[in-house]
Amino acid sequence: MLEISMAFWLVKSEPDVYSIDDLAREQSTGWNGVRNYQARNFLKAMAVGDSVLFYHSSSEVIGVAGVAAVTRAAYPDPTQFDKRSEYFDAAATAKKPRWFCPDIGFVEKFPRVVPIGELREKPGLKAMALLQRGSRLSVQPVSEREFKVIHAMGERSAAS
DNA sequence: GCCAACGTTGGC
DNA sequence: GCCAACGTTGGC
Repeated sequence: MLEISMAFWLVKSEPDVYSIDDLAREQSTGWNGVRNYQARNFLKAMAVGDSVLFYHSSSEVIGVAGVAAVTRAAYPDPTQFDKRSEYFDAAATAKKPRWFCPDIGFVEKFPRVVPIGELREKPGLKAMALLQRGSRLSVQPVSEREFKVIHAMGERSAAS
């Protein structure tokens, strides 16, 4: 079946832990370790081919660093079964996994990180979950329009 | 099932 | 490092 409509997402990562450069080097990675139910549900809703904005949080330059794409739909997150992992979950079983992760692949690194301050200034982005007060969700849907606006901002070398 | 205490996230 | 906001835990 062909993809009828592609969805758009945003994932947060601390670049000290895993950055867009790490993804560029590895080309693909399992987006594991997410331990929040709302975020998990969004991960499960991802389909192969969906576009993903890659956001750098808690870093020198906070903002959107590039684009990834879903390369494999969500499957049970192996780290929940790994006793040595910080993401181990004793309540999860192979029959009843609790946490899921998709694979995402590298698409592009923007020429610059689009800083969150610039996102806040864009009238068209006011409704984004990312920009709401107290928002901490590390996986969230974005609209196609929002995706396109941010993509265009990333490909420009500076604000205008 | 309420809710206070606690831990975490994440911008500043 | 601060702290607001949120999610989770656990006593009752």
